Amino acid sequence: MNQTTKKIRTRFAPSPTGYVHIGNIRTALFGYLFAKHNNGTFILRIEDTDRARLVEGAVDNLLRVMKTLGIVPDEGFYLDKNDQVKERGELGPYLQSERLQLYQKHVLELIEKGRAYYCFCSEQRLDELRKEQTALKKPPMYDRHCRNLTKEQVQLEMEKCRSEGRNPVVRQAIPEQGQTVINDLIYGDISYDNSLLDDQVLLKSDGFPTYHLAVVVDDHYMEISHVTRTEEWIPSTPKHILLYKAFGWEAPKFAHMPLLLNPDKSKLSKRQGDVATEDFLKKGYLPQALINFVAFLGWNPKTEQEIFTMDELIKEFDLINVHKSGAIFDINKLDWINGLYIRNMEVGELVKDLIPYWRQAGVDTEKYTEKYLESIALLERERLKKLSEIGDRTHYFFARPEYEAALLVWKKRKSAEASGEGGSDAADAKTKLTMLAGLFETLNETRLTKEDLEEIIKNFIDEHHFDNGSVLWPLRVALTGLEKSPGPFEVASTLAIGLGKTEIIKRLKIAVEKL
RNA sequence: GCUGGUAUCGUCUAAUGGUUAGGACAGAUGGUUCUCAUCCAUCAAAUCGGAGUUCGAUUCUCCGUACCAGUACCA
Repeated sequence: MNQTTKKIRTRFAPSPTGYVHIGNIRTALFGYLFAKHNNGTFILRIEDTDRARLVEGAVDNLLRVMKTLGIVPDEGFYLDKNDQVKERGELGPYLQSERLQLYQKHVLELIEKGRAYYCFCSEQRLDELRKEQTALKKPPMYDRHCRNLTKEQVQLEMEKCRSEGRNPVVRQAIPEQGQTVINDLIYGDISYDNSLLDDQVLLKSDGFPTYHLAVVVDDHYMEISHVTRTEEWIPSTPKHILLYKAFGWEAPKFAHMPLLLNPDKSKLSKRQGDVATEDFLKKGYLPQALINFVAFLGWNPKTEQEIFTMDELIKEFDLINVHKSGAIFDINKLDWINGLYIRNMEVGELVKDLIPYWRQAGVDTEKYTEKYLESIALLERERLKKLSEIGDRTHYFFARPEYEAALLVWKKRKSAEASGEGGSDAADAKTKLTMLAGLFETLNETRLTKEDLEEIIKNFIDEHHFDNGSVLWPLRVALTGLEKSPGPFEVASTLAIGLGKTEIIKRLKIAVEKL
């Protein structure tokens, strides 16, 4: 019966001003999920109308991040197999700076219809006006000084303006009376008195449109069915609706989404922590974990399931379940989800992802076998919250640690404990390590497997009626240089992984010497 | 200031005109363990305030309050 319903088309329309804000990714994701859920089209349009804020390489970076995260546009810009920026779709160009004539044409149309007008006011006048108004505690608004100029006056001002080397701007002529209502899919009906709306600049003096004009023209011609964007745009939506009316176009549906917030509940910003998506990726947050986490900020499937693949999200996502109130970006929960995803990774895959981080930590991964790296990864897998932690956690497998300071700290602490409640002191540790070194000397290199070592050490402890801790702790410190948690794990595994008999004995001897 | 929006554990959230207001993260405790982590179990933790409607309100209405956003030739 719903054959006539229009195809769902959503867009993500960022400005190429540098890094990719994680809030933008959430916005993009919701638009993407909504489109995909409805077999619709997701479009990427670049809004580069602010020449002053353009950043070289921003589009490239954006597309790379999106591709990594699996948010791939059907139309507009995307990255091809070779990571080259490409554009596709029938309704382009999808770069606003290439659509200037279209905007200018439409501005002229509005002027003709009396829904827009030239404004010749200087920035100084505007500044002073604003100052006066705020001093009087009035809402700062353009006073419509140029709104009712006659044709002749416009002509005159135009000449004057040009002779000074300036260009006028074009402002939207907001109706003086009436109300404009937004029927928002998430927030419901919101109405604004037209008298409170500012005569917004539509075309800047540099000939570029402002967001307000460009977004309306583009969304119309790109046949956007649902405008998905954040809450901060609600106040300008009535102006957009008025523009649609002025053009005689049908407005799309609006779905505003709640903001992502700092811990202090202000709009999520760089000042208060990480917001750049590429930084999260660099730190070793997995794309799918990031997506999963961000999907739950402002949306909920209303079941108790919390872990979703992208496909599952597409299946479950609905604008109806999007909230109205902002969500604080809680890094703790991200860490948990990321850890969970890491734990669920297959080792080979994990090693592949880990290699860049090992390299970053100065490990020449080429020198080691896949198997060696895998056994190390396996040992730390359930402890990792971020991939970037791997270097610090496993450095002693690749080089003998500089751990003399650690040994001393440990020695001091042990002595203190010993004087307290009869624990074993450093001298005791020294004895045991010496014994162990002797024991390892007798071992056949081929017996250095985890299982065998576990048995050997266990037998050693039982034979001498030692405490586990009084043997295993010194052993761990001696081998890894990690004198307390957070740190090592099964000592036997550490030994077995491949330090080799010679290196093990060497480290034990160093420890004995220093204790 | 003006306009608009929002309000459930510290955080993300579920539910309901009658419930012990549920789950997850974080926190605490216990178990497992040579430490950490994992895993399991347990505990603690919330309906912003006031009126009204109602037999009954956290839920509906109104009024407050707090917070947030917008208020550019930025998006």
